[in-house]
Amino acid sequence: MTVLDDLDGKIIGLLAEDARKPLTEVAGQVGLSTSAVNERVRRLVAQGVIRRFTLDASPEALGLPVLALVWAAVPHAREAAFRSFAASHPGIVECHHVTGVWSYLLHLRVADLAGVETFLTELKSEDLLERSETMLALSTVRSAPWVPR
Amino acid sequence: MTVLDDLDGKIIGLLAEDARKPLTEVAGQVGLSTSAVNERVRRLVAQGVIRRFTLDASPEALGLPVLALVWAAVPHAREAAFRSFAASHPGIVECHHVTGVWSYLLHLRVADLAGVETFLTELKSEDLLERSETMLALSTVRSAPWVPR
DNA sequence: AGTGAAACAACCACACC
DNA sequence: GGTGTGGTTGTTTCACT
Repeated sequence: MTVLDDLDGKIIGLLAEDARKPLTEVAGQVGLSTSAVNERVRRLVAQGVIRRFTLDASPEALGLPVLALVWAAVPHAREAAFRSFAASHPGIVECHHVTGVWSYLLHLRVADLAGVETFLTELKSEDLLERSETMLALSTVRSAPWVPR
Repeated sequence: MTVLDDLDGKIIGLLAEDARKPLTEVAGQVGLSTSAVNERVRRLVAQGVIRRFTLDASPEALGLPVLALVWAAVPHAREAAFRSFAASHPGIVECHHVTGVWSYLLHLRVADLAGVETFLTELKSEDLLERSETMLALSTVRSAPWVPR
């Protein structure tokens, strides 16, 4: 199956820093030929180790400065509907099914607090929400890349 | 300041899908010349709208299948130390300062449950944790890109 | 801001190790 | 798996609009 050596790790690290870095440069930095790097990258993508090359954008620059963390209790009968809603809603950046008293934790990116209210109203009106509790991110020490959609 | 039109949005969308897509292709899809796209991408990066080109890797493939969501109460006097710890710890994927009874929400990527315990023990031993509550992600409906480090 | 052309650089298939 | 080569493709600069 999937066997990764430390050269694969280095290549992933370099392309994580800059996915558009020429493979010739990557090759120089890891001590392989361009062809070998090209082949390894092809293999890593084919294996699903690298899912895709993407970008990290600034939510503030795109008008979505508010990050809300929403705990949600979802009616059992509506779980499937909730999941497909969460998968397709553009404001939902993350959605995890979690242990504990709440069923799901969502990360929601919106323009302002009115956006949070609109979102919760939308969820309730589709009967996808029994109860919820929302926290706001005041500041972020470390964040995952943000990909607009 | 930052003015973005819908062509910028399209370009960002296409490169978010595949950051290594040739700009010649992007140009064809948005109806501009390659040079114009090149110039817009340069501008978007310079403005910080695009922070970087990166990749989305599989945490499972890299041996980190467990995602723990950790609420943390941090001693006031240790906040600065906590923040620099969180910023540099490789397992901490996200760290947000939040409203509500807990100070911080962390996302932790680890190999197994023992990794969660080790992490909490490490935090406590450096006096960075007053109390905490950990939830495990059972499954993920939608996730942000994961960038190994 | 955008275009088109030309010079340059990177990619990748292939023959060989 | 790896290297090196060379034809093909992509990038980038620049004169012009």
